[in-house]
Amino acid sequence: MAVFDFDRVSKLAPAVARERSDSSPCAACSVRGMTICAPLDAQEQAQIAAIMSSVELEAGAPLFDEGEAAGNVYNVTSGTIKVYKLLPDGRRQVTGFLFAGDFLGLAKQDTYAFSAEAVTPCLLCRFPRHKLEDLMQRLPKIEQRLLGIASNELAAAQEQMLLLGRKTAREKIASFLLMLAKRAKQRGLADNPVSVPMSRTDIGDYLGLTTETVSRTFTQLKQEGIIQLLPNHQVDLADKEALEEIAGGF
Amino acid sequence: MAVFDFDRVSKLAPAVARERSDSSPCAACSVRGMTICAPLDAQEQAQIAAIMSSVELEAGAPLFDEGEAAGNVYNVTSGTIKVYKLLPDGRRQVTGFLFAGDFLGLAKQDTYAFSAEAVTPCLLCRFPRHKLEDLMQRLPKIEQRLLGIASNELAAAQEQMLLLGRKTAREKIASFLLMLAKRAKQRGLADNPVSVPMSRTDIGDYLGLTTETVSRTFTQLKQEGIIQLLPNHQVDLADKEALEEIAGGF
DNA sequence: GCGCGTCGTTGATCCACATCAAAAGCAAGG
DNA sequence: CCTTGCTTTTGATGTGGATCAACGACGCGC
Repeated sequence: MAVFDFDRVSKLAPAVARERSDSSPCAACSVRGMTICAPLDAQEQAQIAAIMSSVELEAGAPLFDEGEAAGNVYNVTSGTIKVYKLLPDGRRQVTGFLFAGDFLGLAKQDTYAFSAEAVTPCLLCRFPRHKLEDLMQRLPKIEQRLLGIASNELAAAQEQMLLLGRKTAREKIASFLLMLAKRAKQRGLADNPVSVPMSRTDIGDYLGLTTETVSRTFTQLKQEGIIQLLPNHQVDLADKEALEEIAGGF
Repeated sequence: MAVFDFDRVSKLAPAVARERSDSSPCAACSVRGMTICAPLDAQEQAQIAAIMSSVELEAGAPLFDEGEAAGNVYNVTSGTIKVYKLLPDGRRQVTGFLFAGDFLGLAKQDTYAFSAEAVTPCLLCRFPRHKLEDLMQRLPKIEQRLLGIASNELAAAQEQMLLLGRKTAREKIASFLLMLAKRAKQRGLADNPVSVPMSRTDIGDYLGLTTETVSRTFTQLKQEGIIQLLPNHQVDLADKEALEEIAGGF
């Protein structure tokens, strides 16, 4: 859901970031330009690093559950996280996918409004909420940054409401693929072919569709030559213009 | 969309507030406890009042359009506003209804991400964006308040995504009526019968349904004795428990 | 009080997507 | 290499809500 408009970052953190994280984590951080740390100078970064710890999740591991006490906020440094809400009978709405650089954990009150779970193996920076609040008193830049992030997320949420309420399955899938491409590009990755790490079920739960409809729609776009399904969860956006047109609802 | 958790306000501003607004507007403001002004003392309120002007809209009047330069932010002091996004072919998604006390105008960049229009006659406080930003530098409490508002809106947006993506027409209507009741109560109004000032078309565009389905679902709930349709856009929530159960998705 | 335009309701039919069912990849481990 | 279990795809059928159409009700201006 986070939509950032910052300078691109050249590369994702290499796997070795994991070991570095205890000594001088932020200096090596490849997504700093997109996070809450972006506006801070070296001395200020040291302050935020002092309250930070790192978390590693394997694919499928939960980070927290809806309704749980919201003790921490997070920044994703690598991997993909999904956030979702459930109805009592098990119906699920994925409200967002988060990638490297995305922020996670703004809570209405003291409890999380959604659950979060790793889609792929993930690394995150964890900040205890109360310590970050203390730090915000001294560094209002952080609060400004958070407000900017929240505003972006709000705009993205409204776009998603338009998608869920008024777009067809075909338009939803086209919009989804373009969103992935746009966000990959923002992270400095190739935007074509695009990586689609999440399952058909997750995509369906994000778009308000069933896995079958997601699969059929992919097949249909493939047969029209608009996309190509590649191995390793990659999708080639062969005719991006056609996708734009479909996604826009023309 | 805004979901506040503040003390109730005793009453809506009476119609005379309109005349008062030029002399000492904020002193008479009946929704101050819910707005961005809430955390400010008298001296600080004077500062924010100095950059504020008031706006009056008649029913149906536009406030601003999606894509327009986002020069101002607003607080609703009376009436109902709807905010919405359009697809090129005219399909519409209402992303929120705003009532007295609600804040409006956070923008991702420098343009509004949605259009806003009065549903009923409205009064609003208008703040030029850049002046408010200046003031925020000196009064960080305002920025904190905005972040709190944005967090609440984000949680509400996610709840709405769950509704749009995964709830049935019946569950959507039940959720909608309960949301109106809850927000009326927050404003210190009776929560039953609840006032439903917007048209069936607006409700449909908010819930991802057609007017016909909205109408049929109201009729169905009425025939089951769960609600009663009263004159003057009022709905009596006769069996609130049943509504809660339906809305929750059990 | 009457005509008129808008909004809401109701009915008949249709269709996009869901549901139910099963086959076809595909990755991991023995 | 084959088994095991999951994910994805494909097929057949069902259905909730959309669409198309008409009528009724309400508010407003004259």
